[in-house]
Amino acid sequence: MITLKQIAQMCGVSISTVSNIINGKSNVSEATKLRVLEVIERTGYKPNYFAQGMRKQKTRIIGIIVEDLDLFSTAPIVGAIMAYCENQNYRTILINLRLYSKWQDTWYNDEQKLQSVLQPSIKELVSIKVDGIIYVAGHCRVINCFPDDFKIPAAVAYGISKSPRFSSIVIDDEKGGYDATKYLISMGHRKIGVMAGTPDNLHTMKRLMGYQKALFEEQILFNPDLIRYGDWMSESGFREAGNLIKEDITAILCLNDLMAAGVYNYFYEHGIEVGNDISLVGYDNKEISEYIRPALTTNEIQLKEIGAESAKMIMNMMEDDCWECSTNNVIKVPCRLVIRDSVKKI
Amino acid sequence: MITLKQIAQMCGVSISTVSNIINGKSNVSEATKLRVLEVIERTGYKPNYFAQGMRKQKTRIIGIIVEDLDLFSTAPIVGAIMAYCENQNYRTILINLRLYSKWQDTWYNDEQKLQSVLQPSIKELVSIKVDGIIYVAGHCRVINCFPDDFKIPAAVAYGISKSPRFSSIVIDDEKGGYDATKYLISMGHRKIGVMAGTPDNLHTMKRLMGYQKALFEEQILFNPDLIRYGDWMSESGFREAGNLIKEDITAILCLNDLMAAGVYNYFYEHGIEVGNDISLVGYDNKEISEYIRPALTTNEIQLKEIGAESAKMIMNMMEDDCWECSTNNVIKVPCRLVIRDSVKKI
DNA sequence: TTGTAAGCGTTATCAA
DNA sequence: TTGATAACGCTTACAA
Repeated sequence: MITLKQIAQMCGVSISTVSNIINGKSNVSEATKLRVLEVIERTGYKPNYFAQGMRKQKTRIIGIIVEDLDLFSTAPIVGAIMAYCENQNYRTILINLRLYSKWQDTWYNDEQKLQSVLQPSIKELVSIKVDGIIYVAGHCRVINCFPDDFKIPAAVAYGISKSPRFSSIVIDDEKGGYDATKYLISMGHRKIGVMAGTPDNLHTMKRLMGYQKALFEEQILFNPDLIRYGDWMSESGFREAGNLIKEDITAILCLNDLMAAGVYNYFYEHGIEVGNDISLVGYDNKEISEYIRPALTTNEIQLKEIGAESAKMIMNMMEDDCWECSTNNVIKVPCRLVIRDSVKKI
Repeated sequence: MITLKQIAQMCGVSISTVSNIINGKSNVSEATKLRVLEVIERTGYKPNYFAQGMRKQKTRIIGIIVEDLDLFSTAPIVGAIMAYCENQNYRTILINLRLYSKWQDTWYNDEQKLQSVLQPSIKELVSIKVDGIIYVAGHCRVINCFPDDFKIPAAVAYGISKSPRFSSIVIDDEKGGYDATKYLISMGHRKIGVMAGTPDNLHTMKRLMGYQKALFEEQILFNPDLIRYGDWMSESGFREAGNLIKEDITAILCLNDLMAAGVYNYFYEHGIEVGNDISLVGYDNKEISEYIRPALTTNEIQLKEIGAESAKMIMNMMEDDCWECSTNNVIKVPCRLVIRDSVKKI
């Protein structure tokens, strides 16, 4: 490992001169500058990261904590954060909590499990002296990530910070539910069932609010019998499809693509033709929505937008000397309805 | 930021005593140990990362360089590497080259583009003094990652290192092609077409070799007319399905699931029933293979295995003082045939 | 059992 | 324009 000192010796100058050259200070003669630069180039010298980080107060590093990298939503968000940071000449450090790998779904209501891995990770990022932290949740909910007196700019992507001092970047589920329902109504549907996710889930609740708002605007009475709850997995869609169809509906709003696929399977087995006998809209725009038949009209979650927005947010906080005084805000990234072949105009 | 010095002052002892306690040295009295530990706990002290890294020679950090985090294969591999490292009490640093985000497919044959981002990343990891580096490729090919005289233990996951000094962990494509073909033959098929990927691709070539080997073992003559080449995207499967079916085959081995989905679409539009009129096997076991109808029999790529194996490999190298003398090896992780409903026994 | 002091590779301050 | 030196927070050899 070549060091500043060695460069200085090779050039016959002092280490501070070399340091000044590297850091673009103007108090160096052109001649020595050229000479030193040549040696640096030739030796492939790179400043030692730890020494630099120790001496400077700012590291130009953004810490990213993800609940689980394997979740379908995480990698695109992280990719977008990294793209933004790279662009702004910031480095990133990724910490993968691996919540799902470790505990599957059992950590979900267990605040202690989460904190037991989250706190050491935050401490670690603090000890690295990162300039900002972005927490990337696996699904939307209120999360106690950062204490109220946390000193580092931070934000929560795809989740909502419990502490009001930190910003949250989420998808606009209410608008998503609203848009999808409006679309179905515009296609002539008035009796619209909902294949919902778990009842206490924020995605479920918000999307249902949007559904209800759209119905209200069109003077359609909300009927709770048309709502069925599942667990986001395709099996639950399959299971509830039969109950749903009994209600004399012409369309179903599925709150994710996987359950929509389950509904497809039920209808397929019962000789009901999706896109003809019944219309379906999904949510997520996962790859399967493009390949099941008929291709599923669905609401795309703009994960890259969420990542980019959260990175932008954290950069703003870091530039703002008074970020601690400003109020939190929840940024809502809209979803995008992708029209395919699963909805029939009636 | 609380420091060792402050802890020492609060306890009325010297910093070396505190340091010794933290690092589990035995030359400290129980009384002071308890007292100091209490203060450390109360203050939430964490050693400064940079200072520690600078002082010690080993950092217990593994660097992970990925070609693009957004590729479907990358996150599971990385997740498994991180799991293994966490288990061994190693940290990881992830560098995302974002090759696809930046250049889509144009970097593929452009060594210069790759090196222009790879070299600075490697330099960075060297300057961080990581103990080992794992390069995670986006698809299998020979890659010039690390120079022959590279001093740090390194390995290539999902790709093959050009330098013979570093190990490579890849999937066993030949066996995968062989197994799938054997399975089709066991189901009574003897005229088996292949929907291949790009011709010069290692995955394509190896899987075809396996296909050929299986045919040979069953005394079936290899017929090049039964091989069609695509570009891994579903459109190319759709395009070539018509040509393939003309050849009077009873089954098609698709070299990935996306092209299989394209083939499905063609047959669907032409009233040919997959799983009955024609049998299909895919490759990858992507989520879609479970949801297209009939569910696709396919070869699962064990990405987590690849990640775990590469982490294990690098740990072995790090423990081996003589890793530089040992010869390289290519570890082949087998694929796993997932039987579903797309193959009919005839 | 505890403390002193050197040193890791930088950057910043100040003097030459 | 250049260089000596202190400091960042830690570990470790050695002294007390």
